[in-house]
Order: sequence, then C-alpha cells, then structure tokens
Amino acid sequence: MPKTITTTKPIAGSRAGWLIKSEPSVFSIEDLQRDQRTAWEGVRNYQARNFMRDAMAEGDVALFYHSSSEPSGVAGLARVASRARPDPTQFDPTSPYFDATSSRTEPRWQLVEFAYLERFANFVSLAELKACADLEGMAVLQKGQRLSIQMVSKEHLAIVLGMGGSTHTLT
DNA sequence: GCCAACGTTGGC
DNA sequence: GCCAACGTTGGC
Repeated sequence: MPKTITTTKPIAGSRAGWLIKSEPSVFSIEDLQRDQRTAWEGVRNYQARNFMRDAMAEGDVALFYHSSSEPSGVAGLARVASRARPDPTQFDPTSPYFDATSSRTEPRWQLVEFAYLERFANFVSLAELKACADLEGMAVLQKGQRLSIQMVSKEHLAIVLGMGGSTHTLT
C-alpha cells in the first residue's frame, strides 16, 4: 500500500506543496537521506524567505530538485519539518551566508527544516518535465526562473510524483 | 565556459 | 524614483 500524505489547506486554492532547489554537489537528496533531517540554511532571497515564513506549514511536501547538475531534475521528496526560525548562519562571520546588515534583534533571514521522505525510483529530469504538456505553467519551467523555493500546485505535484514512481500519494 | 535573466545596490 | 552597474543563478 502506498503511504499517504495529507497536505495542508491550499493557499488561494492552488498550493499543495513546494519545490526546493539544491545543487547536489553542495547538498543532494542522498545527503538528506543520510541525515534524515536538515536545516535549510542560506536562503538569501526575500520571496523565498517569505514563502518559508508565511506560507509553509509543517507536513507540507517539497519536490527536491537538483540544479546545476547533469542532468538537473527532481530527485526525490522531502517534508517540511519545522516552522520558520532565524537562520543562524546570517550572524556567523565565518559562514558564506553571513549577512553583516542583519541583526540579532531583527533577523532578516529565516530557515525551516526538511525531513527526508524518499528518493524517487525514477529521477525526473528537467527535459522530462518540459516534455510533459500537463505541467505547463509550473514555475520551475519558466524561462529565467531562479527562485530557489517555489510553490507547486496539487495537480502538478501529483503528476511529478507519478513520473518519479513515488511511493507517496496525495490526499 | 558562456551568457541570459534576474535581484539588489547605490549614485543621482 | 530612476536606472546603470554589479553579482548570482542555472541551463546549455
């Protein structure tokens, strides 16, 4: 029997989940499988931060996308495992994510934790995503789209789970 | 390695 | 408030 995911209520009738990008040379789905859980450090984009802070809910699922990779594509599935909280790396002068303009009293950057759900049986390449007519409009397929955290509609999520041979199904 | 697209910064 | 310059992302 497939495991079942209950997603939280959609925002504006469209959100069912997320897509999170990571360069696998930095942190891959295999790394998440090994660690089981990770703090998503280093997001330094306001829109992505706002998604984490305002719209993500614990239990939401996220497609784990390998970017700048050969091939790039969706490698697996993760789950939002915490609420948003200040990203400690913004205060760490030795971190590549250090932000001297952020203060501890008014932290600028947030993170959430993600938990491992699965590595897809079938890696879904960007080329396959592009070739799927039913995924038209998906954010990751838009030209010039660089946002590292994106909303994914329930319809698109279900299609990608199918393409990946996911053991999870949406309710 | 190239470069288009994008977000941010800062001069004015 | 405008916009040129810059740094970064990420596909190719």
